[in-house]
Amino acid sequence: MTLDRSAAAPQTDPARAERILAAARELLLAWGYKRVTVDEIARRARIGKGTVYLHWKTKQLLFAELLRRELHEELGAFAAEITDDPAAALPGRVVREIFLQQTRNPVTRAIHAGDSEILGALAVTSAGRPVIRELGFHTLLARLVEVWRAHGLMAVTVPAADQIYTIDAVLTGFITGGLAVPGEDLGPDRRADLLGRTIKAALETSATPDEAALRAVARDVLAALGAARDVLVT
Amino acid sequence: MTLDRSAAAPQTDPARAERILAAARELLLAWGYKRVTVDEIARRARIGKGTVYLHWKTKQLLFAELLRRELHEELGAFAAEITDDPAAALPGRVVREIFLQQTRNPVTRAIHAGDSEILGALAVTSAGRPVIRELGFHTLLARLVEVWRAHGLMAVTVPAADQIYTIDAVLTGFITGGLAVPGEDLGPDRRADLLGRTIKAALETSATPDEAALRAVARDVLAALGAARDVLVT
DNA sequence: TGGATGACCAAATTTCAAATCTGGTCATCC
DNA sequence: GGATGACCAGATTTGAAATTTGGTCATCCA
Repeated sequence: MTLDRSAAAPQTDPARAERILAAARELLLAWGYKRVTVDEIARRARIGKGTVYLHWKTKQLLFAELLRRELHEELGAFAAEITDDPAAALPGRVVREIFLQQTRNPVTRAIHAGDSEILGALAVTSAGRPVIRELGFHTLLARLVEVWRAHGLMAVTVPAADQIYTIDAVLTGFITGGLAVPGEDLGPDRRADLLGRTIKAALETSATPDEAALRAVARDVLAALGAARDVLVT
Repeated sequence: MTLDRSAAAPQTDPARAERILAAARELLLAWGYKRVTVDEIARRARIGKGTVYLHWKTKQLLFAELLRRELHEELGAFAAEITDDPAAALPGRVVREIFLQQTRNPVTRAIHAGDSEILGALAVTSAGRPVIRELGFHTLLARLVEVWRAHGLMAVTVPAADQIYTIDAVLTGFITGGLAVPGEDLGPDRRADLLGRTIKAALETSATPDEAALRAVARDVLAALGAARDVLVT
């Protein structure tokens, strides 16, 4: 029994899908979700409007894939970093990195910040799949906490839910930017450092893992990241 | 040279001002800032609309005073608690308390959350005085950090600005509520505890102050609170 | 005579329907 | 049989009229 792709999705040129996504991305960054029209996307991709709908059932699903890819890429870069330096798998470092990436990438920034302008696409299940942000991010966070607890990096004497909530709240606070201190304005890197230190101090146990333990943690964190990435694959 | 009150503000019955404020408060909580009309306030206070303007120059200033009083009262309650238990002057406890009070009081909750619906009044200087939230809260926070650093409760090896920012960001995150964990929903008290622990772990030094030192801290924290309260007096 | 009042006004806000736009479809074309 | 764009219904925007509301002040008593 061969895989009958044409039944679900008729013959569609993958390269063309890329062109459409690229056009959508440009417009998204330039105008925000609401202002981008399918017409404009098609025009910029030099195809007919109807053709867009040969690739995606709705505008939302098109953008959902775009965002999914963006996250997928981010997670990949992050995984590479951990592979390179296992210490990056420690709680403080991970949260620090999430913050930095989400601060730098305008698309994912929109996701985390809940910018409904761009976010429209995400609040909805994509073809039966769970909402990206909610299930994706929280599942990942929950798994990471599980890993850290299993490796003795976080206290198991307190509920995991407390730790998850704390990370979530603190991360949100730093992303939201605090209430902006009147005087000086701390840069993203400085804020990222403060965030990392805060998470480390608040949640990491005093145990200092040796080289081998660190590698084991990195392995499990990478597995969690991998699982999260897989969810994001179309 | 006698104090000529009638020059600045003509004869006005203080008790009547209270009636007006009470009416305004009721309506504010019931309808939110925007929906409350001066007409309605006057009606509920059983006076003519013009009379309201004998007490306050604008609607905003009326509400500014209302909010100022609310904060004043809160700070007072907080000071009482510290007087009763000096340990309440420690960073974790203080932030915990700020969170709890702002969570419980609907009026001040609107202030911190930046609910522009109710907040309209606050974004503006009141009769030349600085904006309540911005200057008031941040000045207080800065002073508290100063006190804590002076007493060795916080590291002086890092910039105070970093500590202030961290407190601000973390507090904001917990108030914003984190991104609401899908499953269970932690109650306000539990969240307050987590917040307190986070601040304590992230910012308090390991030094455990003895009874005397604690009282000294409490004294200075009370002074800071007192100064903040004074700013709020009309 | 000076504090209290509410009719009054300009400016802001809301209404609401017409005009426009846009996501999605499908008959037609190549 | 894939690609297209005219087409449609529903959503959104527009704009002007209608209404509301913050603030004033001539008038009114106590």
